[in-house]
Amino acid sequence: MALPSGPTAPSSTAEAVLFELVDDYDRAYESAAEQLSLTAAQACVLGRLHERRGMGSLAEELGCDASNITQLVSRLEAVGLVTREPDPSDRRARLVKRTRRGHAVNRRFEEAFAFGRTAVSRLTDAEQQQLTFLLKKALG
Amino acid sequence: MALPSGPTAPSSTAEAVLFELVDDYDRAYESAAEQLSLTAAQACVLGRLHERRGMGSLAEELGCDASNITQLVSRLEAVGLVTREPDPSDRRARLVKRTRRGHAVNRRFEEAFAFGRTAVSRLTDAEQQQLTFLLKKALG
DNA sequence: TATTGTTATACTCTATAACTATA
DNA sequence: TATAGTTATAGAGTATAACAATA
Repeated sequence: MALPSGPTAPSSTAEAVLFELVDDYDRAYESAAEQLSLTAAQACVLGRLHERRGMGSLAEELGCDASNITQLVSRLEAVGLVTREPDPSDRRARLVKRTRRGHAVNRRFEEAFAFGRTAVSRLTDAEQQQLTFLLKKALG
Repeated sequence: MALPSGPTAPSSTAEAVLFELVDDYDRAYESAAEQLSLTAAQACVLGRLHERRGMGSLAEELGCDASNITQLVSRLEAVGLVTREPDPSDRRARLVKRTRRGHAVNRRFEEAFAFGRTAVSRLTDAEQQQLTFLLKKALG
């Protein structure tokens, strides 16, 4: 199930279109990950490794438990997409970073996950600015 | 991890705001379900039972395997939120429907999941119409 | 023979609790 | 004593394959 789907909403309100957007977005994310033999969670972690960083920092950003990150990073390491190295400044800590293949796979994932790009590209520049404004306001 | 998160996007573009929206939406959905001791998938199934319907129909709508629906419905049945009854017109099939408690819990879920309502309510009527137009266009 | 749904199985995500090593 | 990360474990989502009952 690619969902979280929302409650059954009337078909043409802003709320309903919002739901459709989220649903499509989530499915596209899952699908792009699958094309690269990744799960959504793995693609997500890989995408956050722009620079070398600690496990705790990842857990905090992703809002999940540290033990979860341990497992996800272990899987990514097992398939050669990331490495863990000791943190010279704190011997308890470990720094995760992408391997060369990890970089390549992440790049291909970003290409495959075209949902946001494609959606935005259907709008004119002025419309994109409007949309940004409206969504920011809606998010409070 | 409440995510699917998107690739690291520039901070203020339409694409970035889109990502933020999806992320917030998904987390809010998860959180609302949790308040009712449901998982997101369970809340999702429960929400699709406006009327009595077959397992296969659910699987198709949710885009997942039938065996998955079997398990989810079994859990909901085990906690008394849905029942399965034989389909009089096809003895292979079974019809799922909410119990009274299932209705009540679903109603409380929809109240708890205020994300879409709240977001839309921050916009004027004209802005809501604009947003609907822009999102529909962006979705193609 | 095809279809509806279930069961068995396996993999992944996720959290909690207990643990190790270090600060 | 507190913190970074791991391990063990358990519950849940998900799919595949094999199966039963019915069409």
